Amino acid sequence: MAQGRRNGTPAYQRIQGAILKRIEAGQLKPGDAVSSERELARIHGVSLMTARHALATLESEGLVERRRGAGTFVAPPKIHFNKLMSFTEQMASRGLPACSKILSSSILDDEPDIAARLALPSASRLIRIERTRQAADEPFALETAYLSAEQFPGLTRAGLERGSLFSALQQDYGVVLAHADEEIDATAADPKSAELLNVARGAPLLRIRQLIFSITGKPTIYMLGLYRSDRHTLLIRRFR
Amino acid sequence: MAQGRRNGTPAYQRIQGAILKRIEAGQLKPGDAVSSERELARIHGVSLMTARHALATLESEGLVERRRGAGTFVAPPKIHFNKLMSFTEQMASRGLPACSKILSSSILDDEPDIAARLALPSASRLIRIERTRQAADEPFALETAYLSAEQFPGLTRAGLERGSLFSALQQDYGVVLAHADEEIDATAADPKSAELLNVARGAPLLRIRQLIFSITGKPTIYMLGLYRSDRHTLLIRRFR
DNA sequence: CCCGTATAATGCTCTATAGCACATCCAAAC
DNA sequence: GTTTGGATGTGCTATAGAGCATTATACGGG
Repeated sequence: MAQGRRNGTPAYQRIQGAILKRIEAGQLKPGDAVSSERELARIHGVSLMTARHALATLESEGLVERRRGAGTFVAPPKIHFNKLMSFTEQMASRGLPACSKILSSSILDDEPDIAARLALPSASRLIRIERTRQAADEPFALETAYLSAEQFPGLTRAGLERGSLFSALQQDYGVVLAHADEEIDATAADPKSAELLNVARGAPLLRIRQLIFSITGKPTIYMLGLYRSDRHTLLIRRFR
Repeated sequence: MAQGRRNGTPAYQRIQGAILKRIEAGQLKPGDAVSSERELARIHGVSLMTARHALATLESEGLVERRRGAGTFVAPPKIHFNKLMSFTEQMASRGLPACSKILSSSILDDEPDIAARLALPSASRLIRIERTRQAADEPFALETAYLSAEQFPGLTRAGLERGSLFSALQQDYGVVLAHADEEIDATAADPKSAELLNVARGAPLLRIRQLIFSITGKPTIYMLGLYRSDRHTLLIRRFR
């Protein structure tokens, strides 16, 4: 009858909220038993199917595990593989300070290949930002990002000094990034890269070319990254 | 009442099967409308909730899309990114013949590092299979696989000549693979690899070290791959 | 001390029904 | 010609039950 919407949200979502709150508060730890279907139904005054729906969708989201005959248990925290993260976020997740240096930021108008990848007309004006990424004093990566100058007017060095490119796009332009397609291969260090990364010329580097899309499906950033293979490995998880 | 199990399988699964059959037969194409909840309930003689359950779980698997007020539609075929595929499967998905050559297959008993990755005692006997992967006459990859000799007795060259390692494990030993964790970096070709891959010594190669797990969560294969960067790029999709 | 068995608890499948929210389309009004 | 209503169909939330299948546990016998 759906009269269970006391505050506009469906009953099953309220039940999920109550469980999530207990998990976030630390009252429920991974492996702990969550109330059973019948118990939840009684506590929240809903029918069995409703309580069941709350638990079933929580399970499909990977937050709890259900074992027939045994009960429902808080799932161990998932390690997020293959997650699109900014450099700042990556470092933060490892407890390291993000340290990078902007080498140059300029506007180009004759990069038809890159414009094409961003689904822009050939002669579009593009912002190019070159940065080095550092860990323990030594640079280990060289990243060059390309964005539409038209879409992000005034995106300057100043806006990036104080934070990540990702958060600048979101806060200043309301663009939320959703996913990225990456091409990964190996290449040899050219003289300029070798010097910036402090390796020998011809040293093997991991090259990652990524096209980052916003939630609207629009290609937004094209990023070329060169990584010192002795300081960086990419971790990926694949599923069958 | 669960008396719907005419052949042991739940009613909602039979309904799903009927829909999937029509999709596979080409009678239903992406974008086509699937029967509605009420229609399915009537056709299959089940209650609305049961028909609904069939569609809801199909949706969670990404096979159909549901739009309130509009209906249920066959989802466009998903491009499978980050999918664990055997070499044979990868080639097949691009319409190319899989071509590879076994260089050696031997049994080792002193590879403690690799044994450890496979969660085996240090001195465990290991099968090592070295293969080259070819495309258009020229080798572009060198793959070395390690497996437990105890778990896969009799896994010999003969069993691999006629098919992929993945399918041999599944058919002959009942081991189903589920996911893989990969470490990816760049390295320089050593003399032996350079000769086998027909590149210059010191040429940059993409190195992928993957640990492949079975559905039971047991690490089953450790695979070291070296790929010519001029012939191979790895494609990855990441999500936020 | 170990092992089978009974029992209770839990999740799973399913019925039959109700009203709500949203999308689509067609006909009538402007 | 365009807009506005309504009818219809769809998915979504929810109820109040029933029996089945599987698991854990406690208890008794060996």
